[in-house]
Amino acid sequence: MKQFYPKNGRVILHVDMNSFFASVEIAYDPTLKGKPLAIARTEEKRRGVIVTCSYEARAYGVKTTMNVWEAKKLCPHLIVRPPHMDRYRLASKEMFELLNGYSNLVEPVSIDEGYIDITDSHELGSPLDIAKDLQKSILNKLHLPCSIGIAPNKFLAKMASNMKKPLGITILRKRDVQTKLWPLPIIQMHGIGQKTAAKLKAIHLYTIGDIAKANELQLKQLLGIRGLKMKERANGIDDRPVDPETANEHKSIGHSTTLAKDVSSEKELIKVLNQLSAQTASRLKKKGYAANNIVVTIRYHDRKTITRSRKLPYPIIRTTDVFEAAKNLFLEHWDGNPVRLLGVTGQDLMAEEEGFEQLNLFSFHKAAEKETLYKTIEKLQSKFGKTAIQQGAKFSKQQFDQGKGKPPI
DNA sequence: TCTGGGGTCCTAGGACCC
DNA sequence: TCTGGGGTCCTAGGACCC
Repeated sequence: MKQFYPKNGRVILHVDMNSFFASVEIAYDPTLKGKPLAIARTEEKRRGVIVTCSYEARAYGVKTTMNVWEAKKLCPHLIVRPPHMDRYRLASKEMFELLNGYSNLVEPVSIDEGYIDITDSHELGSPLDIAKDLQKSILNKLHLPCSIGIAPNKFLAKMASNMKKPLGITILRKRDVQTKLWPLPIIQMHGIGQKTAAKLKAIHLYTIGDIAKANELQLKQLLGIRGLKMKERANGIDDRPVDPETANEHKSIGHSTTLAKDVSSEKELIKVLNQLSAQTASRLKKKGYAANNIVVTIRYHDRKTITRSRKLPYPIIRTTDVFEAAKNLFLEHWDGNPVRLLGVTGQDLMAEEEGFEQLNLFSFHKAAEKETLYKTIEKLQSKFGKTAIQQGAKFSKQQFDQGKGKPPI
């Protein structure tokens, strides 16, 4: 007889690629190995910032988001290469294929990190054996270094992978939390950034251990629900499952660009919006989504950033529709000041096919009188079902487009 | 002569409905 | 003549992550 046990003994790996973009470039061009290397866009007087850099560059104090000229001051012989996203996406794909060899439960978090639930992978060996094998396999087959955290949940695995870099493997057991996790400064806790750290310092909380023991009411007052989650995590508690599905689900898809210099010309900005709309529409299409909401981001010369969004009457996917919505939002809200960055994002996404059905039904709405239409639809739906109505709407759109005017129902 | 580009999640206020 | 409170949708912004 089959027995069910409570799922309290999970084993989760967190795999974190070390300075991923730089490592991929080194794998492509081994002469870069051992040298200070940074990835940044520097062409045509762009305001290039460091996206990633090798450990050799880090030794000089070079950091992510640092300006290129600043980095060169710290490390004059720094080698700067432009990013090659196609290479990184390919390497990422190969890396996740290797991960999938160890368990069906693989959850990509970003291009260069993911979780694996190996609770049921005993036949492959102990968790440590699996981690060693995986790390060696990624290094030998892809020439890429990674760090791995082994823990009973996602949070601890994430914290563990961060503890030894590069090429580290760290086990963080529940019983290690007090000695290994609690002494760390709060800023090292995943989910806590500069702002939250400052708030916590103001109430005299400095280490992860301080959060673990903090007063719940006070935490909730300061950070809301997040505060309570933080306390749980600091105590090593995290029930989130490793979910392979999240990889295919998008909440939003968009593109943005920082202009080579600040721009005040409406004509020029509209042109950029058009390009961004085309990029966004093309990726919506590729991923099979239609967007119900369009967001325009405007960053001004002084870095003040606003986002303006609009819910659309029907889901869109074509460049012209995305552009139309983006342009209108922009013209309504732009204050005329010089612009530094523009962005166009589709959100509130739905599957493309579903979107087209709604689109056709919408065209039908426009063609008919609204009040009677709703009554008619209700009646017809009860009689023929939903699908038939959608078929009818499609038919009516064709006719309407051909100038025949009246819908068939 | 500063601070990229891709995202996710949460909060909060106002409108509107019941 | 005054006006409760819950629920949902829409919009804007902030914080965080890699």
